[in-house]
Amino acid sequence: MTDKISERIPSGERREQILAAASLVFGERGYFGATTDQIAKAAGISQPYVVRMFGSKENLFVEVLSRALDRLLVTFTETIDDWKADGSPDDQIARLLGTAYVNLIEDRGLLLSLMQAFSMGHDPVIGEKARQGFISIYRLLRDDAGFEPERVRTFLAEGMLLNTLLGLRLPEKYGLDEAATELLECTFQTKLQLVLDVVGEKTA
Amino acid sequence: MTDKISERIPSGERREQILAAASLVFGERGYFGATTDQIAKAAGISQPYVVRMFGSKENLFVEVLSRALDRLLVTFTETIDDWKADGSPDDQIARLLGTAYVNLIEDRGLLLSLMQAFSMGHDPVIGEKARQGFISIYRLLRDDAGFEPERVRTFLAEGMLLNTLLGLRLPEKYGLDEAATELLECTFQTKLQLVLDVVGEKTA
DNA sequence: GTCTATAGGCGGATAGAC
DNA sequence: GTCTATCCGCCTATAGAC
Repeated sequence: MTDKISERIPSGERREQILAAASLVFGERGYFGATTDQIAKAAGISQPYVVRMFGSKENLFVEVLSRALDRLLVTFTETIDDWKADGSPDDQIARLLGTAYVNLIEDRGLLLSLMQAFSMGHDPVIGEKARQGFISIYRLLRDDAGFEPERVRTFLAEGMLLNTLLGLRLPEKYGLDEAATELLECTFQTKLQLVLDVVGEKTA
Repeated sequence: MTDKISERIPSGERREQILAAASLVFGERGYFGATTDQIAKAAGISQPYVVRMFGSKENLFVEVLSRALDRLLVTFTETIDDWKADGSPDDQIARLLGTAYVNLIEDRGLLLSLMQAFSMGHDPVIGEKARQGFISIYRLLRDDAGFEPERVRTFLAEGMLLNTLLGLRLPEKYGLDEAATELLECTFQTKLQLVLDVVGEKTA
């Protein structure tokens, strides 16, 4: 297609391309299973350049995870601020946050990178980062959204179920199985159409 | 320590040893990141023997996943049967199943192998197997335990949150952080002591 | 039932050119 | 800012001995 030598691009921008590519590759193949070469190819550059820019594969993963957690915290914070500014009813915030969350994890790289991190508590570097991120989210919901601990728990639990259903790619099978369809409708509710639309676009 | 040549052991028993070792290695390093040599070392045998016995790494993972799903389905089925035989109150079954589940996922290999599979919906073989397993659990809870769809959803959601907290190894940090402690108490409730005991044993 | 040897390919990281 | 070449180690799977 194009020349072997990529266009010369500002390093900041290149960084973002690599991070986006890396989040999907790490997500789909796991931290240990992903290779810097697969990430390089997905970003359209050479393998040594990936390593050069981030120093090591581990640094790169930590950066991917940081970005994912940041996007989540920022999105929730903005949603809460809007809700407070609007003077919307108190009982709407959970719904608003839920919708914001589903929108966010439509980015499969982000979703899967988070899921990977949540299963890596045994890793000294990545596990610690993941724990801190999860606890930050807990605090945000309790202290800024004003949820009772019990309410935070059910909200987080629903989020983890959404993760699982999307990780399994169940929505792609919508309609093929009676039980799966029932579970999807019950879990996503009003957000289901959103999810099915995104699935449809990708297939088309 | 011992001889390089392992004791001659019946193949069925050896199979179980390999599967147990594999579930932990696959869980901690992911399907692509795990190596047959790491599994072999964990099982105390040679790498080619692992391949010889299961044919390929993929077959081995599928077998690990099958066993995990089976144990889960069998445990739930037994718990439901006992509850029906005992004539325990209707509202006790969720608690009984929850406790049975926590006991099961104290086996970190089982927990992490399941979590890995739930993030592999994009894999043609493993993804399909994982979806079917998840739907079987849904059906079991709805049809055999008699849960309303909505009740199944909240039960599964709680399960996914338990997975996440254990995947993150949060219980090991019990007491170190105010928010983490609150979340753990709220989520595990009566099961918390059980979890902390197991954590304690491993550290001791 | 279990091993050693080994083929043939892929892995991350570094050196150094342009 | 980006590449090519390359080191050295590790990976899965097969062959074949005991």
